[in-house]
Amino acid sequence: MPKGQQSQRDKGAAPVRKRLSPAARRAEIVQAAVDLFAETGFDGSTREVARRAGITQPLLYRYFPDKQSLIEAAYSRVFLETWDPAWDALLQDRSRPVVDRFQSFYEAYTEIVFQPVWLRLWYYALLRDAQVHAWYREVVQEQILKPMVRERRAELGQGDAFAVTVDELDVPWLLHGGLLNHGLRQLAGQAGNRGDSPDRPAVIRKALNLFLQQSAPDAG
Amino acid sequence: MPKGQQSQRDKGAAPVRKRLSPAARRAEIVQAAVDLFAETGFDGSTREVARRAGITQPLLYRYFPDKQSLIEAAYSRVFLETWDPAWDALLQDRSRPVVDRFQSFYEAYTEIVFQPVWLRLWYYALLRDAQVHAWYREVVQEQILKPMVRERRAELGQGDAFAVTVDELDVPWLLHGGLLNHGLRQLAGQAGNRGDSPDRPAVIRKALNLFLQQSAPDAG
DNA sequence: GTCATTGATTATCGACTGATCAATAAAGAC
DNA sequence: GTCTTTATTGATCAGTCGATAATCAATGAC
Repeated sequence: MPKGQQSQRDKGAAPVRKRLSPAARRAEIVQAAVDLFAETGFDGSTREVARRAGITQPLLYRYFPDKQSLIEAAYSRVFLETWDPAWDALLQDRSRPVVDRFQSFYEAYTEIVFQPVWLRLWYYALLRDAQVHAWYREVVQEQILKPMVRERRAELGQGDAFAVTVDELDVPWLLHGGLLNHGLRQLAGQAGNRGDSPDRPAVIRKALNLFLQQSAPDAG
Repeated sequence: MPKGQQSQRDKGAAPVRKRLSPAARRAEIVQAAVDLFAETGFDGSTREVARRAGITQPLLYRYFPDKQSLIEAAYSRVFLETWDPAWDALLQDRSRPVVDRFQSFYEAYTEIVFQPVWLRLWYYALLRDAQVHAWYREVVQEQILKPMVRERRAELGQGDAFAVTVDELDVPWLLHGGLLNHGLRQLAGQAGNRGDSPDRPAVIRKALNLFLQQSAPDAG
């Protein structure tokens, strides 16, 4: 199969000009941007984004005024779509033990968040954009960690009305951060994987056990 | 003080050509590279490195064959000098309780590792260079986490001869990663700080307590 | 079929990048 | 003081970057 020859349906380069609806084209561009930025960071070139999206580079500027807008579109494409609204109900379903609920939650949560694209884009964003980090930190604290403390209180019959203190969040933050770091470690360990690992549920279980022990009435 | 005027000792630009020994000049260049790369990532330009080092850009290429060599010099300048040999003895000083030893160690360790330059360079390296990550992960595991498990075993009179299993490292890794993540969170929280925080020892204490509880004989 | 709309491309700009080379000048040897 | 060594600079190259303007052509309205 000599390189010079080119079949009619060569997958490498489709020279035909394909006209898409603005919404569809924009979605393809954003997806290409997400993939590239996750690999190379935000200094990935607009030309490479265009190449992956199968278009020419100037066309990007019909959909985004500048590169920064494209970066922000990649942000929201990944981070805003992270949270599944069903998780809120799951975390507060008091018919199940806290440990079961949060085991289910963290397995589902890490299935998304441990994907290389998510993790890498997250850390790139973190290093570059302090605002994104502050925003997502708030999400984790309000949606996951505070509910975890409250639900555990309720399970122990301590009442869940009074506010969660900063002090009570230290251990949850430690464990949540530890889990994130676990995902990162796996990511770099075996390049090209999907972010999965057989021992993920086991690590989550250990983290939750630490939290439960620490919050047990007879513990310090 | 008009901009056009320029005093004899203008700190902004010293036009005098100053001749340094190769070792001294190289050290200044590496320091400038470390600072810049920690701020902007490794796509920081060689011209900016030169500007911060107070030299012209071509001079860099007398000391480093290419930019990649400069990056690797920045790596070793920061990461190789992290470990204090005194820490090995500290961690194995069995005249003190394990919790005291590791409290002292982690306070000293995080004093270095939570500095913005270290943390940022670390995460940039991690995202770009899987080898560096693998290398340092090995350091943490062999120098910190395995000793932690062994010393705890000895303290409990369980014997420390047999090898530390992967399973036993899960909780130490969770807590170590949680601490690292804690440093990162503070870093982004208040830009421009030194990486310090008043509650750092308290968080370390909580992490160590979790480890001790988990390894206690009556715990699962 | 004809035409207007607009998605898409080609060509190109100025700024910046990593890197090279010849010319310059500071410091030590004598 | 003179000379040799070499640290340092100025000039410059080819390539790439983000972004703009003019041009082309696919699609739907009629």
